[in-house]
Amino acid sequence: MTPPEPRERQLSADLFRVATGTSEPIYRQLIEQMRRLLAGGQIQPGDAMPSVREVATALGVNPMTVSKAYSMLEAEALLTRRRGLGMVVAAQASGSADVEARLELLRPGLERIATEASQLELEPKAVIALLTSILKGK
Amino acid sequence: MTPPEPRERQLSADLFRVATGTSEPIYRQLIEQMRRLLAGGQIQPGDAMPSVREVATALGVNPMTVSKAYSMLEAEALLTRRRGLGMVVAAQASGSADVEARLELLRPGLERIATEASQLELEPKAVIALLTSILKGK
Amino acid sequence: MTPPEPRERQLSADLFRVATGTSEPIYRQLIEQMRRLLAGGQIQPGDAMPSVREVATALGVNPMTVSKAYSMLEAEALLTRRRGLGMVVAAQASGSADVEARLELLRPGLERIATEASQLELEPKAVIALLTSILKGK
Amino acid sequence: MTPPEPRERQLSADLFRVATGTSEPIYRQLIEQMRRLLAGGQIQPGDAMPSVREVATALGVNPMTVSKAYSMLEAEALLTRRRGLGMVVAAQASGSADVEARLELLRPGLERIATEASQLELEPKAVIALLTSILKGK
DNA sequence: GTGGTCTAGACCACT
DNA sequence: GTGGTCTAGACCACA
Repeated sequence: MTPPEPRERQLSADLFRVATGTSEPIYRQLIEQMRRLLAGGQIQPGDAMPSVREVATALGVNPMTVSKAYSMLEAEALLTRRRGLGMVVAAQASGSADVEARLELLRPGLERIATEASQLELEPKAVIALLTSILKGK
Repeated sequence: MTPPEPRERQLSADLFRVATGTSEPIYRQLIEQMRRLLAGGQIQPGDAMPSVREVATALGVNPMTVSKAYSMLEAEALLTRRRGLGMVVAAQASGSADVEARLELLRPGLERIATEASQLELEPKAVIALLTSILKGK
Repeated sequence: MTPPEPRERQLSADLFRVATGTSEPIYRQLIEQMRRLLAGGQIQPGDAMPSVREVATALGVNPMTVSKAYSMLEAEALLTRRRGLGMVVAAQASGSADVEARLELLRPGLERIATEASQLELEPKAVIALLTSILKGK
Repeated sequence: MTPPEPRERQLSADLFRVATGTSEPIYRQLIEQMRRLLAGGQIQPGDAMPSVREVATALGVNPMTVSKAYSMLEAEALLTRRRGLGMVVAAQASGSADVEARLELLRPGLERIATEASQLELEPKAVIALLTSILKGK
């Protein structure tokens, strides 16, 4: 159903979202998103990352914060720096994972939800109904 | 349906759990848990809170960290300090909220899950199945 | 009557004084001073607060003590945190109040004085004379 | 104008007032009040103090707190313990001081008021007017 | 450089 | 026993 794509693709800054007001550091939010987009296959080895400046202005964030995220991803060998050309998703970056592996990445968040729901004395049924409506609304 | 309880109840430190490895500050985790337990009705106005030292040792955390959480809850008027005797859940603390209000407290977390699921290219069906199994397993 | 000032003003740590030997906690003294300086108009919304470390060394106090005051003022929405840049007086911070409102802030202290004067069997005239001389001497 | 009084007088618990909600310890408030009442001559050597229990219930305070104040006053030799009969104001307790000495006891509080007034940018005239009205209203 | 969080340990006020 | 305050010092996130 999806058309074949050229080997080198320019990624857009719109891929990333940050939640300000959370205590979770922005640079870590970016790193986690990168990992998920890679696991989900929306980012492929060889893709060109949007520039630091582009992401920074799109998110309203300091460029150094984005730069830090990129550097740490480079240290993990998920990104490769091409001098003067920007960052590229590394060829060795593990591509899309299978469904079970990706679901496992979601598990910690869901377990947290379950804990909160239990503290709120909420029925599983109600929680699932709300999640369903949110997932469908996307 | 629930049997009548003595007016003053001594709460246990087991009510609280902290997740190490998260960037969310411990004191804030405690505050959020208190709010949820109150909204869910598991903590009632008039209940005696476990002592700072008790919670600190139960969680393996510095007493000042727990004290900070208690202080901020006192500033919010959710807790009342009885000098020399410990903290009590404030009479004015809004007791258990209705289901809709409690579900709203869960919404931000679920929206985050939805975002992550979409980045992982996961089908709603799979996500809901996993949440269901986790909720049932509790 | 006052000359126009640059929009962002850097406040000095000299604004704050702490009284050692009082049982009133240092961090609370700082909070009360901030409120008065704001009500009196000596601090304006948009002003940049002196850094935690600066105030701490100026007062000979532990940085955490100053930080606690700043945090509580932030919780009250009197201060806004600019990550990595310091604290700013919040735009929503109610600026200078009118004379009657400011006098009301002084009333509790004056009532305490009146009680003490009555216990000391002092004539109003003598008390007022002393206060006058102190106020003029400033 | 005041009639001569019998040598031994039973003092009332109404002499004391405490401000809850202040950070100043209650026992210290009591001690300071005793000193002022003595300096002002409202309490005389030989007077019988109200019992700990009486003061405690009148002020809504824990008896041990009152007891602590009494003990410290005894340690200062301002009170004498008569076994089974309660506390008496010590004969050696320095009686009423002259006006200048009593005014000096009021000075620290007035200096604090002056500092606060200056931070509130209040005119001496306004502050004095408010104090006058409070003193007259007593 | 900025503020935030946490620890370990001390002392205080109050019951 | 209760909580509160303060210190000294460490590490983190952000600019």
